Amino acid sequence: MTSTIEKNCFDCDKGKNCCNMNCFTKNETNIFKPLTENELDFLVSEKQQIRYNVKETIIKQNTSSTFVICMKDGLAKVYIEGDKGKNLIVKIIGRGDFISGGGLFNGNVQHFTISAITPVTCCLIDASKLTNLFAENNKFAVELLRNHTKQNNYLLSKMVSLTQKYMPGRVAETLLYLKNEIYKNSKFTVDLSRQELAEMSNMTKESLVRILQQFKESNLIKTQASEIEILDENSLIHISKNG
Amino acid sequence: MTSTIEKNCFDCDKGKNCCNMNCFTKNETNIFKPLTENELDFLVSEKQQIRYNVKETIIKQNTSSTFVICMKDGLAKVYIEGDKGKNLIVKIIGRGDFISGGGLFNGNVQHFTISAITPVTCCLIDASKLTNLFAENNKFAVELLRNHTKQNNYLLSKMVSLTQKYMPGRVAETLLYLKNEIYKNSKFTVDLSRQELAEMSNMTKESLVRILQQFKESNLIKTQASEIEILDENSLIHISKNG
DNA sequence: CAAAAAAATTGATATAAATCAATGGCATTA
DNA sequence: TAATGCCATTGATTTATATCAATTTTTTTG
Repeated sequence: MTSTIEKNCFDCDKGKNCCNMNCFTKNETNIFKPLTENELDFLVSEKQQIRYNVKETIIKQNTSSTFVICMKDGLAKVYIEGDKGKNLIVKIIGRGDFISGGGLFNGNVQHFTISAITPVTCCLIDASKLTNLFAENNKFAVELLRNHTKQNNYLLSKMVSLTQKYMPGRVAETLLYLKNEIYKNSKFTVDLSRQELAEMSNMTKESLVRILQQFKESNLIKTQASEIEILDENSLIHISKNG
Repeated sequence: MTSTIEKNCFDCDKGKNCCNMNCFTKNETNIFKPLTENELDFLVSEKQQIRYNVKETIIKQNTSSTFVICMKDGLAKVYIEGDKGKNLIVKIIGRGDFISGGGLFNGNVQHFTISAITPVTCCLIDASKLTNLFAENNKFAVELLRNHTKQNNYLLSKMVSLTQKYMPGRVAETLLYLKNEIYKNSKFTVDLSRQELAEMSNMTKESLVRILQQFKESNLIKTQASEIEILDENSLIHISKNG
């Protein structure tokens, strides 16, 4: 259950397999795109590449740290630990995603917890390195800002969903999110428990199960333990837009 | 009801009364703080200073525009127009607040509506000007990023409140927000209707009224039409933390 | 592989909050 | 000053969803 620190990993320095120019292919959109090879080398020097096992915590809410995360492999959930032990899963992150725990240039206190839902490989980069690059490459600053703006807009729309839609709409939305953003396939095996799916949809696990059951009875989906197949996407889209 | 465009306003060019060095006093924290006088002059050249009357729209959700807003005077509500005509007021902005409608470096489409709840004076600055400054002054880029990070964290905590707290907790929070962030006084006259207070707290106006009534009966607040006085702040804090 | 633990499912009941409907108060204007 | 209209308030009822409790299924482990 301990994570593996690979400060001097073999395949890392020569760029085959970590956060540098060759780490992501050209067509993968990534926050580091505007950087030159030199700039990227500077950014990732001294970084730590770490492996996390399932359920391990990568960033812990309310603690202090100065690194930002670049996901290389695996999936992790980003969630807020509410007051009464109630969690709210904000989103799932995967390969290529860049994320700061909410403390970026703002006190370094993490505002949410990130933990692995599959084995995760990611790079921890010190946030101070980002600032230095702004002087050399202002497109990078713009890219970071765009990243934040997107995140902002995402949170706004999620906030509206969670507060203004009925449960079936929220579950439909969660299912479509998993299909389109995470697994990119109509049939997928979720790495999340029903409890966690409920935490994404802001309801109890019992309610989530009941709605999945309804969707099954209406032939919108097929489920077999943790395997979910979306049969009637159009109807789900309709329900998510509500209705 | 029409807004006044003051392209060549008298007191604007010589810096007495608009978004330049002398517009905000030193101790007012503002996004433009890291800029030199020259940089600020560049930023605000060609800007438009505009007056809006109560209820006028400053930024309209789903429209396209390339300006960012710097509030000089008055109060405005930032809200999302949901699907079924249901609004969600995200926050109130006032003097010194800097805000982009969610389209900054990201397609220019506005993701929320901003409208005046008191007469508003603000400056509209073209977003493209921001980019140019990043090269000269990377502290400014950091400042913008900090601004976005804060906004992000605010949205996260608001999301948790709206989804995990009971109505009295949400109303208490709204009242404390108005006291601490907007009117900075225990006794204030709200520029918002009960309907709008409800839209801040994610409930119907009827529910909001009932809870205000309860707070009154418990001697936590005193209300007289649109005047609200907070009598027992500690109890409200306790209720907002829930309870 | 059996036993134990954890997670998922189903049903019955309770409740927070919305909706519907009516009344009351205050401000604007004719 | 009476009339009009908007906003605020109060009450009765409905409903979406949580909670509680029991059972079944799946996963883990000795």
